[in-house]
Amino acid sequence: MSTAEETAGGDTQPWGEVTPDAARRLLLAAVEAFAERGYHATTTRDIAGRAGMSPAALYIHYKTKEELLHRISRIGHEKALDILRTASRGEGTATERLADAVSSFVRWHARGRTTARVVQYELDSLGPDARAEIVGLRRQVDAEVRGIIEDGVRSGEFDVPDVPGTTLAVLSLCIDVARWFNVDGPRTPEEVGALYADLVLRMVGAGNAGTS
Amino acid sequence: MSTAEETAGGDTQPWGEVTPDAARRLLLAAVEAFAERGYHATTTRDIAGRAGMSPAALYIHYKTKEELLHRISRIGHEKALDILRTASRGEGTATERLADAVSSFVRWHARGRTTARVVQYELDSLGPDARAEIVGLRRQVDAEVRGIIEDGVRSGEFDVPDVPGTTLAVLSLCIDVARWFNVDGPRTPEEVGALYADLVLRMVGAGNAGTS
DNA sequence: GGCAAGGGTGAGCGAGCGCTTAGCGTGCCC
DNA sequence: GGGCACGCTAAGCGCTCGCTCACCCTTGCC
Repeated sequence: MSTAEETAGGDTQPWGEVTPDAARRLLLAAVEAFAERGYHATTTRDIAGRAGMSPAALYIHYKTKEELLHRISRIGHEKALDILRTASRGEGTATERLADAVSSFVRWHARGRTTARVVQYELDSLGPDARAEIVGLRRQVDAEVRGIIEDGVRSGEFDVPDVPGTTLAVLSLCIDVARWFNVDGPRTPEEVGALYADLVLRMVGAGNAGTS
Repeated sequence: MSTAEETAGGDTQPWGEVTPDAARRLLLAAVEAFAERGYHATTTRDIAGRAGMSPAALYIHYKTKEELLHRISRIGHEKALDILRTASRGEGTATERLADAVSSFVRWHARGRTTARVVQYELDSLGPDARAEIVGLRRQVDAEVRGIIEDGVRSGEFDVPDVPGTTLAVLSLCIDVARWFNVDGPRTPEEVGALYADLVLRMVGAGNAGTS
């Protein structure tokens, strides 16, 4: 919180770029509601109610309920991609960059569990066009992690027989944090991030898990 | 396919115990629909239509739409628990039993992706009572995997600093297969099972990943 | 052949859905 | 200080939802 330049995943408040204030409040309300009950089970009346507005107000700022989900999904995926890129393109060995990427990616999923849930699990609720756009962003996410692992294999730091499969597993592990993480549970986002970074380094056969 | 006694996860056809034939057809239709669109987005008319019946027929065999989900969820969780128990209580070292448990659990998630999706991701759509019952089954699932890992630590096969956290991660990795696995994709359930068993053995620090 | 029982259907109920429209209050420009 | 663009609301439209009800076939027993 004090250090100005920490690792990726810093928390400039998430939805600052959503410009009309009422639109941001509606978006935030939608994130909460979608995360709690799922997109299809959430009513526009519920979203507007959480934002302290009438149901009709939603349609001044968004054309449909789906546009809300689309906006949330795009902003969330861009943030996720940004976190991974920062870690991936930083300085340090592949081992250090992979640990950094995993721990910050996991912290983001744990801290912003509501947002991450919507981003990771409501993809199928989007229409075909919006879905295609988001799938493109997800491919970039995959490429970023695969890149670090390939670097590590090339430098001899990692021992990975199946790079695409291991990439998939690493991302899968991180993403699933959004499903099970509980804010009132026994672990802080930082602890889970550190644990998972260690587990991932073991998965890629990096030395004897490095740091500790 | 030929051997009568293979590892856990054998495929006696899944819903044999659902006794009136029409009830089974409805249940199967509900699994498909819930997996494709989610519980809340699925209509009773859709379920009945897939089963070749009128909407009213559903209510002869099930009291509500939620009872369908509850039945699917309980049967699915019991099957999952059965798979893990078979692997966990088999003979062999902790390394062998963990690999067996992970590979068969993963195969089940990949092969029966539609069922697994409903089982793993529609838990929150259940009412409080049904949800509590299922959560109890999930705790038994967790205990089964944790037991194998504790055995391995005790015997010196594994090196695991955080047993509950690693248990969580192992299960998380397996469960998330239901989210991303694609039947038309490049990997068979068997290949994913083998890859994941290897990765998990690396996570627990078992020798140099054993088998291969 | 009569007839009870149970699986099935067509029609439809009340409710709640996503979304629209007519109109209201407020603040800014001139 | 008059006009108007803008943000918002109350009311409600057309539709579909989960679920019910009155009734109809088939089957098996006497």
